[in-house]
Amino acid sequence: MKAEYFTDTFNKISGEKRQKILDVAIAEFSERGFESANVNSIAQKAGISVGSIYKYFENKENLFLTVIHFAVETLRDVLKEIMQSEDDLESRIEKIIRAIQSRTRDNVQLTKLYNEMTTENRSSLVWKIASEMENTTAGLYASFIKQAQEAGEVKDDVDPNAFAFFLDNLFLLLQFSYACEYYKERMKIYIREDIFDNDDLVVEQLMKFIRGAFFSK
Amino acid sequence: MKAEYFTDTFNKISGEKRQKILDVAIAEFSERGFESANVNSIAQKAGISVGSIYKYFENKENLFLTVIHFAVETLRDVLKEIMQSEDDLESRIEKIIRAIQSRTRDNVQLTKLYNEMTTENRSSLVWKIASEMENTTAGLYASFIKQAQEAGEVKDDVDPNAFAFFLDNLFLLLQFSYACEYYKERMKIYIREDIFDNDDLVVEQLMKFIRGAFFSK
Amino acid sequence: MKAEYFTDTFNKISGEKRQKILDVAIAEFSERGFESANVNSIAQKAGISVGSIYKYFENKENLFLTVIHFAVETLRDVLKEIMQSEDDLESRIEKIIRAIQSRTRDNVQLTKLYNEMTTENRSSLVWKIASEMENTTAGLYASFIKQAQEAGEVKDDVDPNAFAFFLDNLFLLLQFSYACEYYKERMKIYIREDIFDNDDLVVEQLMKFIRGAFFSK
Amino acid sequence: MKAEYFTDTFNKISGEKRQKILDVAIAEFSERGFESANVNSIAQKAGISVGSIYKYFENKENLFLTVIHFAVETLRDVLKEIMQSEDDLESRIEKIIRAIQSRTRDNVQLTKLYNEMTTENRSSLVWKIASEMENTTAGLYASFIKQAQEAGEVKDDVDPNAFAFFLDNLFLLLQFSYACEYYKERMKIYIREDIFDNDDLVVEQLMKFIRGAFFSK
DNA sequence: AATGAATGAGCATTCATTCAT
DNA sequence: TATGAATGAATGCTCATTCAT
Repeated sequence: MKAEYFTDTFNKISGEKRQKILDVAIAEFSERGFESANVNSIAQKAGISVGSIYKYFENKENLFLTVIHFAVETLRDVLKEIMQSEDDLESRIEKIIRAIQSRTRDNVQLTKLYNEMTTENRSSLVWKIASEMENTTAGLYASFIKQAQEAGEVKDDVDPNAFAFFLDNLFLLLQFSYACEYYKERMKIYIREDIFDNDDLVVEQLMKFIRGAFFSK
Repeated sequence: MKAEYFTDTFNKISGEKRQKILDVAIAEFSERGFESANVNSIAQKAGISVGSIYKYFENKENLFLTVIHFAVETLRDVLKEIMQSEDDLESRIEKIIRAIQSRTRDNVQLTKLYNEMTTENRSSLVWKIASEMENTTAGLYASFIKQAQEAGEVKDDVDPNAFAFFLDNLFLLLQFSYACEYYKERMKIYIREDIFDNDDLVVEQLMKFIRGAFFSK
Repeated sequence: MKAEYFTDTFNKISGEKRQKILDVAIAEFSERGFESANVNSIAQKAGISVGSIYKYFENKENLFLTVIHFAVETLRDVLKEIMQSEDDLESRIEKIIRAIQSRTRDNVQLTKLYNEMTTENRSSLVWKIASEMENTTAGLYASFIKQAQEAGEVKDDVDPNAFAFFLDNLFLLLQFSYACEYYKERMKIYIREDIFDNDDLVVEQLMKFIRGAFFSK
Repeated sequence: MKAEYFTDTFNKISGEKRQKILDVAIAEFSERGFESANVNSIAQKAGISVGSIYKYFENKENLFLTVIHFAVETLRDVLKEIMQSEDDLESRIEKIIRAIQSRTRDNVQLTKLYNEMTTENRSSLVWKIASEMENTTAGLYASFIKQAQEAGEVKDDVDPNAFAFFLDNLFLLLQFSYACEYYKERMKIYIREDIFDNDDLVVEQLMKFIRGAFFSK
């Protein structure tokens, strides 16, 4: 972790303690949002003093940015793992969808945080942190699509960048739909009440949707 | 307007005054978020007293919900307008994309508000208001797809509900990408820096994407 | 009172309440200094809420500046009163010395505040308020000395401005010596332990000192 | 140095280190005042740990008192040096004035500290330290005046103690006027804007003032 | 109904001081 | 002895909400 939003002291404390602070802060920020999150409460729940929090982070905002930083790194790690497979585009896409289903359930708070951070306030600061991740995925998706194009799997008049964008939009909202209350309700309305017990249906239909988009003659 | 989140008094004041309050509140909530929005400041900018605000709305939350209510109604009106055309599915979709491009630019604040309201806090209350709209669009999209299916335009193994969901996911993120800073930056990264000067490119590619998804044999 | 450091609201409240706030604030600031003074405590002692304090004054500093403003005005009023007499320079000086003795005892806190405000921090802001008073007295003293010079009472090679400065220095430290603990102890050391029961001695000796300075052949 | 306000440990460290701590502390206290001065910051600037500061001084107040102690000793040394001359009273006074001009410019921080310490808070503790110095100067001035009186230079009805007091008042405010922002501005107002480039004028006029006070027939 | 002054709980942040290493 | 991380009480300030006029 580069020391951009936290002090050197934070780097020196035990990994266990550091993780505890991050976990507590993630929970607080994702449940209550930036403004409502209470620094004193985070300190207490993390079992440290407020003073220490302010030894580790210059202010509440930097604590938030550190949390975002960490969240983004975690999300990107998940992605990298998936992307390393040597499969073809279609298989890769299916893997990603299944990963979104399983991993989002393990990282509900991180995903809520991701939605939270797209909100207006502080978006410029947050963007600096997130842009790296978005850049990575954008590049990856586009290059995969280009490869498929060169292999004749995808039509020539497809703009790889635009299609990468649409693809990630589908993934992003799927993530939110597995984590954020609002989007969960929305998905139940759109598909059906018990959709969260039907992961295969989602995979099957979304694959069909994407397959058509990419591989129709 | 049903008096659910506001008092009868609010209904009785002049339409002009009512609109002024809503406009100011929309601006404040969309720019600063719920927590940071300042009730006293809204009152001042609207040219009324704080006391009056609290005569019209039981508390800040109800003011917010009223604003959401109004925003959702406006957004739904836009949608209805588009949906009333008698075109086929493909033409309808193109119209919607073009409407998102033009109307979102006129309603940046409402769209930001929409993103804001998907955030965790208060999401259950907010959902009550938004669910009606989401229900409407979900139903509309699904029924259009079913019609197309019956007409043989769309394959039989497509789940109209799931496809309606994916379709609206693409629309929703497109909306956000035309209004919210974070998503704007993201779109520029994914497609290209000057994408906001290239509406036709977006229409063309997104149509290609969706057409394939729906109409590939 | 010009509304420079306080809000219009402060001007509108009852004179009694306003005075109470000022009195309490003067006591707090003069006893504990700017940093140690507690705004919450001032509010409580004045029988109002913290919120009100911050409706009246933008921040602690402005409350302090208002208090200084008030203190300076009060001190200047005392001076003006003395200066209005039609006596000759010598009589005037004696009157001033006697006024310092009696009035300082009634305004111990204001005088302590005056000493406090000469301290480094905030001195530039404070100076804006105090400079008017210092200007007034400087001008008055100098013009009196000039008159006396023209009347042949004071030698020609005397610089009225410099002499006004030395004269006021003597007065200022006399004031502090009647109000501030440190200077009180110092005066007891220099003259004698029971000097504060011997006002006439001070008048007599200081008059002798000044008379010689001004009126020696 | 007597170990009154600092521990034995402070005495044992190298003179260089001790001086560094004192220098840094003087700068901090004179620039920011007692309350605003930051112990952690002093430690850091002095290149030692906070822990050490608290090994050397029981608390912030004792550090302050040690600094005052040191400042007072330095100021007294300056005075003693001046007083050792064998000149007559008038020459001595001129020497003092010139010394105030030159030495105050070299010791601006100590002089500011002197003004700071006359402030109410802690004045009783501070007085214990300063009283020795004030006693010394008071005694010296008074004895010189008595000598002059016995030599017939000064009139019999002059109270040497009172005159010593007035004399030192003139000197003290002159010191402050060469070091403290507030008093510097005040002097510019009273005499003239460029007075700090006119040391001779000050000497000449103040000598005239004092000479008259003491030596008028 | 409308006003806007008043309220006070709540929170971010600071910093003198302690103590384990 | 020296270190510097840790502590937590203290305080300036905000803002949703109330209520007398």
